[in-house]
Amino acid sequence: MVARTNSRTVDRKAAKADAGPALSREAVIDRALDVADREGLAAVSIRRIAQDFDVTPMALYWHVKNKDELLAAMGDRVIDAVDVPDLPGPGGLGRLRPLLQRLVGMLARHPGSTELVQYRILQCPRGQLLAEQALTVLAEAGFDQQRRAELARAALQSAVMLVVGAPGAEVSVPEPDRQALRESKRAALAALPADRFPQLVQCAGAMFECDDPEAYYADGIDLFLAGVATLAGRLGTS
Amino acid sequence: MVARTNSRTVDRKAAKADAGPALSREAVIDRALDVADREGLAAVSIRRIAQDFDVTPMALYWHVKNKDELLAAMGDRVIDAVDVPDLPGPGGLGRLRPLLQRLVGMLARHPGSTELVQYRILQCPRGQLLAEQALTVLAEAGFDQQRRAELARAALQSAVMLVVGAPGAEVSVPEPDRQALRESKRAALAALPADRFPQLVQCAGAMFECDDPEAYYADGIDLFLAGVATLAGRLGTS
DNA sequence: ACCTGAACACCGTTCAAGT
DNA sequence: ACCTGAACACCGTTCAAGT
Repeated sequence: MVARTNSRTVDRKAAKADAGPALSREAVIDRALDVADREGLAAVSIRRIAQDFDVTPMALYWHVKNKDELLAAMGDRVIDAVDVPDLPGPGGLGRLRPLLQRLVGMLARHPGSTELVQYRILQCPRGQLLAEQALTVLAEAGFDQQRRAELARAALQSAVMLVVGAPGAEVSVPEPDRQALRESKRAALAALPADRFPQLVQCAGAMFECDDPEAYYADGIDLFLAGVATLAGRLGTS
Repeated sequence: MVARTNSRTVDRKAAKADAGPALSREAVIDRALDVADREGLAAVSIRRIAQDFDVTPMALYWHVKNKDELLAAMGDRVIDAVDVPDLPGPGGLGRLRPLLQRLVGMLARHPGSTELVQYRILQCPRGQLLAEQALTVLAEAGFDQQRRAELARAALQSAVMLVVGAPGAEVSVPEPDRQALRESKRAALAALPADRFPQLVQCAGAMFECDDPEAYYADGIDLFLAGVATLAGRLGTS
C-alpha cells in the first residue's frame, strides 16, 4: 500500500493485471480460442489479441511465428485436449463410438475453432492416436488399406461436420444476431408454397433449431457407425 | 477499322476487352467463383476482383451490396447450377443417390466455393428443391419429422464434406505448393514410430492422395446411404 | 444508371531499434 | 529474451462527387 517506487510502472502492471495473464505463447493461444468461441474465428486477429493483452501487435510475433501458425496451434490445442482412452483388446466396430464421442464432445466445447481441427488432426499427437485407433478397428473389421483410410478420414470429418453444421451453430455470426438470423431462415422456409414444398414447410422448425444437442450428436455418430457396419457386412459378399 | 471518333475511349474499350467482359453482377460473381477455384476463397476480395475488371473497388458496390452478399451469391450460383431431376414416384431410399451424386458432382466443379454452399443451400431455389426431395424420400421411409430433418441436413453436409475434405483438396492453398504440402504431411506420418503407429505408417499414402476422385465420392455417398438404410431398418424394432 | 476519389478503420508482416 | 515504432502493402466500406 505504501512503497510505490515508480507510479508509472505500478500503473502499467495494474493495467496488465486487469487485462489478464502475462504474455506467453500459451496465453496467446488460450485467448485466441476464447475469442473464436465467443465471436467467431473471423474475430481472431493478431492486432485484436495484442490489444486484449495491452501490448503492441508485433509483440505477438515473438511467441508465435505468424497468424497461420497461431491458427494451427489453436487447432492442435483443441485436439490434444481430447482424452483418448486405450483401445480395448479385440472387439467390433462399436469401439469407434467412444472415440467419436470424446472427439465430438471436445469440439463442441470449441465450436469456433472446430474447422481448424480438420487440417491439423493428423499432425498432432492426440489426433494421430485417434486415427491410429480408428484404423486399427477398421482393419480388424476387414477393410482393406484404401477403404480403411477413407473411413478413418470420414470418421474424423463427420465429427467436425456434426459440430460446425449443427442446426444452431453458425459460429461465424456473433451471439447477439444468431437467434434472429436463425428465425429469419426458418420463416423463409415456412413461407414457401405448401403445395410444392410440403416437407420443407413442415420441417422448417426442425431444420434450424436443436433443442437437444446431445441427442443430435448421438444421432450423427449412430448414422456414421450404422454406415460403417453395413459396409463391413457387405465385405464378404461382393 | 476506320471510324475512330475518340482514341481515348477506344483504348479504354480495348483494355477492357482484354480484361474480360463488361462489369455486371453476373460477371463479378463468375469472376469471383473463378478466383476461388484457382487460388482459394481467401483470394477473393472486392479490391482484387475490381482490379481484374480494371475498375475501381467502389464500382463493385453498384452491382453487389457488400462482400458478404457476394459470397452468398457465389454459393447460390453453384447450388442453382445443380440439375435436379424430378423425384421418381414411390420408391426406396435409393432415390437419394442421384440427388447426392448431382450435388457432389457440381460441388466438385467448384471446390473453392463449396464451403459457401453450406450456409446457402436452404435459401435458394435449387437447394430447396433438393432438400424437399430428400425429406420426401426420408418421410416415405418412415422417419419422423425430427429424424427426417436431421438426416436431410446430414445428406447435404456429407456432400459438402466429401468435397472440401477430399484427400487432395486443401483448397485454401494455391495449386503450386499443394503437392508439396501433401507430401510433407504424408512423410510426417510415414516417419512415425512403426511400433506405436503401425496403421498410420502403413496408410500414410492413402490418407493424403486420391488417385480416383470419382470412386472416392461414390464411396462417400455409399457410406451415407448405408447408414440411412440401416437406421430405416431399425425403425420398427426399437 | 453507373463509376470515381478521397478518406476511414481495419488487416498481417518486416525491420531496425530499444531494454 | 522480449518488446516497441515506424512503415508497407493489403483489406471492406462510406460518402460526396462526377458523367
